[in-house]
Amino acid sequence: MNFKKYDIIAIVGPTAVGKTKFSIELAGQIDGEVINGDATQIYRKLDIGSAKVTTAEMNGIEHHLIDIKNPDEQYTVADFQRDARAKIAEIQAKGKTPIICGGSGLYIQSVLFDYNFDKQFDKSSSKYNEFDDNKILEEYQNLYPTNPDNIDIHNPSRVRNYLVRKELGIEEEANGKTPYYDNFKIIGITCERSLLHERIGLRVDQMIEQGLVDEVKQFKQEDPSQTAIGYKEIHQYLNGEISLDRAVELVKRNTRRFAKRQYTWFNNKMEVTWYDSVEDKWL
RNA sequence: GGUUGUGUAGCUCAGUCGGUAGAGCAAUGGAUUGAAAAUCCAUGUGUCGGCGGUUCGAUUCCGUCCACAACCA
Repeated sequence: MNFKKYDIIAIVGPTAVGKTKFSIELAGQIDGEVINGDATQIYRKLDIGSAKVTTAEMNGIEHHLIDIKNPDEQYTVADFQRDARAKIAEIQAKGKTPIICGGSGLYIQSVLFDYNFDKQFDKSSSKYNEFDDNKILEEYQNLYPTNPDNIDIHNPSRVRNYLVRKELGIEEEANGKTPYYDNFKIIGITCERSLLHERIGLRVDQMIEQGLVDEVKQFKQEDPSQTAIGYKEIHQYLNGEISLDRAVELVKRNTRRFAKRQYTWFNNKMEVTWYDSVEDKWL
């Protein structure tokens, strides 16, 4: 497979499948630089729980959009789209190939396709900020009883965004299917589901051995970064709500469920060329 | 070797006084446009241990075999 002919390459796949390793090997072969496409690795200090690449693993390959935010800061798809597109231009200007590698489907999609976030969208100043989930759903029912835009009326997070968009007068939405760049390739790394589950279990055990609990202790549960898998469960343990064993079990389960959702996204929303991390020789 | 008990979904188990079965957990499919590792929707996946017998009909009753457990020798 000749990967050199593409202007941009994206490497996607479920968590724990081995994307990092492949991205670094590929970067070495085609003179590329890696852009992180993982929502959690954006944050500084979330090292163990986010399975962040270490400097040693990078093997001299330049990495971008890692450790660019503090754990108590907000970061969104819109920020990522802007930052990643800027990095793509920067890397290409050097005559190198950008390789976006990560598991956050929406993030990567928003960079490569025509999602538009160009209007001012500041949720923090919204009047709906004070509404809890139940109230936000009720409010929607009252304002739009016929559900004209057919949004998921059970999903507080989406209903909230819809209402805020209406409040701020942001109406138009691109379809998200038109490519933003001309010549890119999305490759997916996969493996048999049962093997992936095994790897996830092992990796979570390793995280605990490496000191995940101590890592989590330095963060506040309310920090925006702490909704991530591996963090929210350990906070519950530190609060005395559940045992450590239970927390570990939940991290594993939630990671498995996450991997399933990742497959749903990559299979149905992106045109991915898949490689089996065990069977296929792809380089 | 003998006695007793157990064998039902991936796991732990319930149940059918005979009409081919259901809970919890796990799992699977889907959605996804500013918290996305978030949030939300949907779904029971099964030779009821094997083989025979009785019966219109057996996962259920009977026989036998197998596996596991405990106890007795």
